[in-house]
Amino acid sequence: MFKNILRESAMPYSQEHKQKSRAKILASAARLFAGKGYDNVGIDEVMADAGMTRGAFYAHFGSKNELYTKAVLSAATKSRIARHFHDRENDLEALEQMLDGYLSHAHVQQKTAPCPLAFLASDVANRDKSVRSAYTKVCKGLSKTVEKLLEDESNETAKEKALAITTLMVGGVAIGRALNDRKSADTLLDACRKTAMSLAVS
Amino acid sequence: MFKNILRESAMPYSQEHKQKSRAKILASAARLFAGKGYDNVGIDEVMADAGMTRGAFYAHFGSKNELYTKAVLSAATKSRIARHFHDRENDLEALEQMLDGYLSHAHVQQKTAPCPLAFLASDVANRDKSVRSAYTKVCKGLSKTVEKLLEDESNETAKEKALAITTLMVGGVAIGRALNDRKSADTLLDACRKTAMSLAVS
DNA sequence: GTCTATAGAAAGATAGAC
DNA sequence: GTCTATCTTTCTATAGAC
Repeated sequence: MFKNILRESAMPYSQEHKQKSRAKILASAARLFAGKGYDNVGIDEVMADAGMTRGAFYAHFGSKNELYTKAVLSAATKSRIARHFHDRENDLEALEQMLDGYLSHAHVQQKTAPCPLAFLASDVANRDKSVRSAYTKVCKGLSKTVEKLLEDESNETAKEKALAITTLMVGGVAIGRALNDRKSADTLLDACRKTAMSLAVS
Repeated sequence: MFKNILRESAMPYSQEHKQKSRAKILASAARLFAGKGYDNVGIDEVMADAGMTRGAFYAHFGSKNELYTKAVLSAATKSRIARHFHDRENDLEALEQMLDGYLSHAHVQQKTAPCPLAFLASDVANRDKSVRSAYTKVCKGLSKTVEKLLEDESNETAKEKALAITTLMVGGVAIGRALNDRKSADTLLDACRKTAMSLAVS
């Protein structure tokens, strides 16, 4: 067998092993950053969660900021919405399913994978250009997914509706997470869900 | 003249002077926290902005967390919305004015006093109970203000509409702030404004 | 590639003078 | 009440062994 001459460092760690480590770090980072925000999560904590120690980190990412950026993109790519609703069109039933999952108590409580758009909105606003660029890309992606689910109508109207529905989704979860009591949060989520659907069918 | 025997410390600082200092600290804190988030603003920075030094801080507030809580409440109390729209009712024209001011590029860029609901949504979600309680109070206040501006209709529907409009306002600014380019942000703000008004008149 | 150890900086909170 | 000085902790990033 030939050894992989493209590998960046010595054995006994294969390329495959490195990719697995990287994926673990990204998954841990996405969950922890969403739950506690950029500044309240240390590299120590991410690496421990991924089953490694601090020192291994810089073999995968150049900085904490880079990890954060990649985690936002990674979370979006692997999200339920990307996996189940990305290629559907003209499907209000699918939109309703999406809204039910997104604007739910389970999502707010991070029982399901948290959407970085909602969990990190203000957090991202305080970061640098590369992070905000990643956020913008993910946000446009969600809006486009919503737009395609809407029944056909003039492009301008559909775009506008999709942006409003996206804002109700992201804003509803972001605000719901900041509220102190369960009842208020549930009422808010409910209002956002109903209003979003009424916009979709109007 | 009688000296004020209730004062907490020695001269030459009057109660009035202390109140002015406190107000300055709160104003600086509200603006700085909104602009950079809890963790990216130090007590040093707030005090310097207010024209004092670190050491004076603890004569006014017990901790950074307390300052943050009070700053959120203070910003809401002194906001344009609280001052101009709080006691109006049944006034869609006022609602439109409010939306124009809130969902504006100037607000996103903090050219006008920033609303903590939008600027600190994810930030507050990561803080303790007292902060989130303050946020909840302010959020309910905004929603109630919106509700009263709506034309009379059944209470349930008005409450639901008001919550959705509140979410479009807060979410629109929160997301707009995280976006990378001006054009996308303006398009989003525009969609939120139009959609909110269409909800109000429907 | 991953580990332990540590350098260096930042920031919350306290102590004591005025 | 406000100041300067400092204690202490936390955390990013690097260095060097394996």
